[in-house]
Amino acid sequence: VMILRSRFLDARRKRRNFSKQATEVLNEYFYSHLSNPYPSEEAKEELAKQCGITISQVSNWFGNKRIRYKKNIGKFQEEANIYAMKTALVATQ
Amino acid sequence: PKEEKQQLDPNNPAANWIHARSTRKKRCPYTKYQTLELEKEFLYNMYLTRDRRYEVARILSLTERQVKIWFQNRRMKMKKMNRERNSKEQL
DNA sequence: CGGCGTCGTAAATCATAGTG
DNA sequence: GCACTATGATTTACGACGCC
Repeated sequence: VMILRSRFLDARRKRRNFSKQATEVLNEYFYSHLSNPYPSEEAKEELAKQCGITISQVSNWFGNKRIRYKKNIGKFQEEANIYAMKTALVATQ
Repeated sequence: PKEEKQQLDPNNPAANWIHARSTRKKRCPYTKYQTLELEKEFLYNMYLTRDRRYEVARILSLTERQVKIWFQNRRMKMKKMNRERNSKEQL
């Protein structure tokens, strides 16, 4: 019984990467809130809606992003610059 | 306008949000057996009495604290699963 | 006051998707 | 196909705060 159950639960690990646009939205939020990348419940709802994913998935994404960014800031420097420039451009418009 | 705040930390992007408890015990995955027994106990009842907690901990070679936290986490997991289930049935 | 409850998270790990 | 990395999800372990 438990084996069947665990197989059923493991099926949830089947996943697809988020769309490029969704990742774009999440990264924009992350890098424009780098001093405090912890979206409120309301912000998570908005991001989820924009990305077409669930709130849990938004939470997972930020959890993974924060720890992976922190673990290797250098690796994300280029990405950080791209999104910093992007938001700077938006600000000047 | 008001974008000067962003510039305060170009190279030091506010590593303020780095918690990291040095004294925290490293996560150690439980064995299949431990997990299976914990799930059985959870099926029996979602909340542990003190005596059951002591027994389960003894049998599985876990601390009572670990068993307590496992049940707390398991309840949160169930809650999340129910939430997802409900939102799906609404479609 | 103490102890167990939930909530949100860190960090490690898992499992698969994606890429060269 | 295969090895390796990227990425989304799940699993332990707490801190913060609440209730009784």
